[in-house]
Amino acid sequence: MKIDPKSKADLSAQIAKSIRDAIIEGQMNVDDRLPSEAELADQFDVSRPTVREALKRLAAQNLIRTQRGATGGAFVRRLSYQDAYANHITTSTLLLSMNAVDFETACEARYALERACAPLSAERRTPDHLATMRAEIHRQAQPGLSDESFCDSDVAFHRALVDGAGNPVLSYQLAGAVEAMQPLMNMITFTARNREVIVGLHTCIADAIEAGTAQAADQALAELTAYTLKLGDQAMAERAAKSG
Amino acid sequence: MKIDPKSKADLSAQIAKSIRDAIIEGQMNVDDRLPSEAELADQFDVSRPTVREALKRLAAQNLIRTQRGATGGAFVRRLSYQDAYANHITTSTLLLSMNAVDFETACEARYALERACAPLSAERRTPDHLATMRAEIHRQAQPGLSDESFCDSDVAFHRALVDGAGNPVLSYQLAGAVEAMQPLMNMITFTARNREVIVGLHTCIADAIEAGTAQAADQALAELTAYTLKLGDQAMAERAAKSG
DNA sequence: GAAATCAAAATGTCAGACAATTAAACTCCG
DNA sequence: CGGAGTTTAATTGTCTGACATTTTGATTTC
Repeated sequence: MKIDPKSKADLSAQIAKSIRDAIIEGQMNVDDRLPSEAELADQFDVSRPTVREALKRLAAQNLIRTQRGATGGAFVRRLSYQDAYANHITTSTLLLSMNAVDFETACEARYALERACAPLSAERRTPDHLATMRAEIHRQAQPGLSDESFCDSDVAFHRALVDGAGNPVLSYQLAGAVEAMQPLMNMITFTARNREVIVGLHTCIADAIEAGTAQAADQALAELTAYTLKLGDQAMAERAAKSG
Repeated sequence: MKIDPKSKADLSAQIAKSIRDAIIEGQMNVDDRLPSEAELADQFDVSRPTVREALKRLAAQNLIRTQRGATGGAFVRRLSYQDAYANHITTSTLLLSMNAVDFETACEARYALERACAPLSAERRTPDHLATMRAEIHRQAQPGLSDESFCDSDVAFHRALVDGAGNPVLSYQLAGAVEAMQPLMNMITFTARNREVIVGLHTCIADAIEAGTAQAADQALAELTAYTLKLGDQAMAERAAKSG
């Protein structure tokens, strides 16, 4: 592992990249120990603080973990789905909020991806997934539920639907789209009538998933897409009216 | 912004989290300047190196950029799609390689997501997207193309298909699934016969996208899924035979 | 032989210094 | 008065050296 002396980028960034590449390309395996900070400083011919900055960069990406003590050091970390989820959701949320992705685009993406999962979920969902979906529908029908709790439940419902496909890669990809949209969904005020419609469609979806009829699920999801878009438009219009 | 004196986590991690939260919750906006390292050190009552480690963590997540000089400092960065893509792809690739996601799961996820895009792409693709797809098909048919180049072209083709949907959120989500699978695809040896079939299906897809017939595209993608799975199985079997 | 102690290795943190970079303020001359 | 060059100040980037803390393993002692 060497760094380019001509590059004018930060040394810590170069060192981090060098180590990161070594990990990604499989030169280092999970739980392998990196050389100590002092040794790395020697190897790269920099000071220990610089090495430390590089290691903190890697730690921020969940690529390594550090451990103090005699047998301590920095170890290559097994990237967990949980870490990756969290990271993905944070990034997706920031992307949506910072780049002003409009509601329509986010909504379209979310439901397009969900519809991709539905047929698989109809085929493979476990009773657990189904029970979660039913429980969330029941929760959504409770009167007096706050808009925020309703959104939370909505996320949980759709998450169960996606997880039902039994494909962790799909679940991972979808988590970003579904959860990142929550802040946008939170801007919508759900009237009793709105909730009734949504609960109805959720019930249709759950029924279809239970019966294994993919096409019915797809149909209900399409309707839900259209309805959500309509609600979003209304919310945006109200916002514009207030601020204008 | 304050940190918990009782927490036994690294100070730099706590400080990074504190600043990150401030950014995510909108207390700081794009291009806002953070206090200087010296000021942050004062505020959090730590030394400058510790603050620097915290800032490097944030820089690793593309949340800030730093600039030297008189009017320099750390600034909240607008997260670009490009950065997010790169990050997403790295994470997805690591997840697949570290967690031993099997070929079948990755493949299923990829094509499920692509099929979600196809109808939108059939409706909205620009001539540019179509031209890219045709060009990549042409490249794939060249004799003497290396397996790696064939895979690259495959990625480019599918990327054009996805981008044709004109939804950056979808493109972002899909980039992870499509590109992260490349290392797995690279393990497959593509015979001339294999390539012929794939080019044929790609042509079907491009034709369908051009004609705006979503169902035909979906059909071709389904066939491509099955065929890719078959090739993957063969490659795995060969591997097992060799190593066993 | 077991418990207590000590030494060693590693990360975590600090203080102070200097280098490099950049923009603004200032000076000087035409 | 104006512009070009110079100085200055602010800020990040890096280094050196030190000490604190944590953990393990060896050593000592009873």
